[in-house]
Amino acid sequence: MLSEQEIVRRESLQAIRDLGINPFPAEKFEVNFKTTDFTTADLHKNMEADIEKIKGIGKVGAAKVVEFLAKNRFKVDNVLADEEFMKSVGLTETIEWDSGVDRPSTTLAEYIPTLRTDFLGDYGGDDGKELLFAGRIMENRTSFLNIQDAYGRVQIYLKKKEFVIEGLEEGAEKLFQKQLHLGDYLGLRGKMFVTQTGEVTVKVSHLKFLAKSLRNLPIVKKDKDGNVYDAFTDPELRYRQRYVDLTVNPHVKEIFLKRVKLMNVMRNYFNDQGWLEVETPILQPIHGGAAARPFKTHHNTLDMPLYMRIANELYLKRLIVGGFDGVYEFGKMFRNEGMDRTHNPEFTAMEIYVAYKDYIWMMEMVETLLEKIAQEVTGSTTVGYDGKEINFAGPYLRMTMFESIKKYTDIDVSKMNEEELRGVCKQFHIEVDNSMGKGKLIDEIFGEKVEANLIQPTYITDYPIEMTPLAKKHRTSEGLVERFELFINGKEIANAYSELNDPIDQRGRFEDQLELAKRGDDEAMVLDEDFLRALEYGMPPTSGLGIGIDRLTMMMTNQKSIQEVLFFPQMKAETVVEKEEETTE
RNA sequence: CACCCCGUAGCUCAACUGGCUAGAGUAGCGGUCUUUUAAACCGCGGGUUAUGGGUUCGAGUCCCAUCGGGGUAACCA
Repeated sequence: MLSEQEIVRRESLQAIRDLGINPFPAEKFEVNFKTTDFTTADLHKNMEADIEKIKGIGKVGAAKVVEFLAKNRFKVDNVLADEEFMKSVGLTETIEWDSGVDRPSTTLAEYIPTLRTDFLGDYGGDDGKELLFAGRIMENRTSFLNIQDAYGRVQIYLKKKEFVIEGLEEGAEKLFQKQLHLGDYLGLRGKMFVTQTGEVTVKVSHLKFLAKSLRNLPIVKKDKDGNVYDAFTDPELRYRQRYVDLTVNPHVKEIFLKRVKLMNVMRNYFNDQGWLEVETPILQPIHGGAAARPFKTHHNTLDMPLYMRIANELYLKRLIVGGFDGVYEFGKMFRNEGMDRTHNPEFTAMEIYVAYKDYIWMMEMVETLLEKIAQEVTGSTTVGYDGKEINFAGPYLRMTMFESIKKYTDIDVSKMNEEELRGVCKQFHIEVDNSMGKGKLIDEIFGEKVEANLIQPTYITDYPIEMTPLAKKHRTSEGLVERFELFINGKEIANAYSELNDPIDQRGRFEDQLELAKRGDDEAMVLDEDFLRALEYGMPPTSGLGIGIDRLTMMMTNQKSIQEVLFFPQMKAETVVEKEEETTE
């Protein structure tokens, strides 16, 4: 069933056709202007700058003129009518221009009416630039329409009988204009001017209809005090119809632009170092490289099971074996786990491996990188998140895992055996089961007692060997590996190792994992013979790092839900309303 | 899977303790008018209250089930 408004749109579509206009033309529409090329804000800026140049009324007077005009929304008539104001700032005096400024001698009072056009620069006046641009109607006040393109909005003015509608016979303008609806796409040609109220506006000389919208966009309105009306906020609708969300909520688009920027900053930085962006398999016969439950699928021709990757680590290391000294990949990972505000079944990780480096070098690299990202994405190295100020300028605090537990629980677990660790867990009411080994128990204590305290960027280093089968044994501390995780606001953001490149040690670690699997750990790692073969040929000492791009984006855009930084977060299937069967006559 | 909250017009929201024909604004339609601006003014349409049952003289409101969303918890990054 179509709603009343949908029927109106379809009738309008037909009406446009009846007027001889194709509502979905095939040919391109050439554009030479973006709505952000010149804005009302630019007008204000130019105005202030130019008035500063005016001599004779002095700086105080100039400031007053600007203030007055702004307060009157650039209604110059108001200024001229206010005699008291005119006198107070000396508006009747002749203006003496700076030597560099080419203007006729005049009084400010005579000059002010020309200001609005003047401040448009190349865009102003009858000989101003002819603008070609396209977008969709977001507000419609009959002769004033707001047009939105990919960058922003600009107001257009359709003055009766002063513009041509492509393909339309003369005299039918009014009929046509009635068929314009919110969301319709228009191609426009015109010149810029400034209205009495100080709005930068394009006076249209030529209009071409580009596409019809058959559904009603939920237009969000804002008054001059910034109050928002009819905000499109229902999360379900926003995520399911992201195209609508992006159209009517500019702040949403902003998040995704920042996400792209963040990834590009990383990409550029890595490329500058000569590291190589690569792609590795998403469908894997063995789901290695991390501890998580996979999605399983099946290949028909090969008649074999395949898994969606839970990590790409083992493939990237194979490439280091192959002789590249730096490889990185931005890739989707798939984990068959729960969903909440920080977890989506598919998520994006950036993994990088650099030969001849260690995890200490990697900490320094990450500090440099994150500081750069914060600066370029948010404009500052301090970023507000969840009401806190996160400082991304390095160096970051470093603590070993044992030190951090000692700090927040006053218990030294470094020398404890499995039984003693279980005792500590019991003391803190942490649930444990038999499948948990020493490493997992320590991780539980850490997760329960330490994590939440790590607000500012903090490296936790040197993890127990049992929970990290792919990292190299610590150079000095027995029973630990060279690993760090970066925590920000109590959440893990990055994970890195000095990579294990001793194939015999690696085989042993995999076997320990099999042991854990036997005890019931369904996330223990699987042994990958081909990966071991690669290590046996020889892998150089290497440091590797993984960063959760979604979570980092959340940090940089102050979002509390992962769904806000994914274009299309995973959702349950939308219930399809069964169409009523047509009654046969 | 467990617990809590929510689902009313295209959109944002009302509707008291279960009680009159489920109301506003916006969007839409018909006018007037416009260098206007969440334009304004006059008039008019628009609803199986998520879906299916039940209790009741009477259900948007109470009960049960289902679907969808949000939150907490668990898992995980």
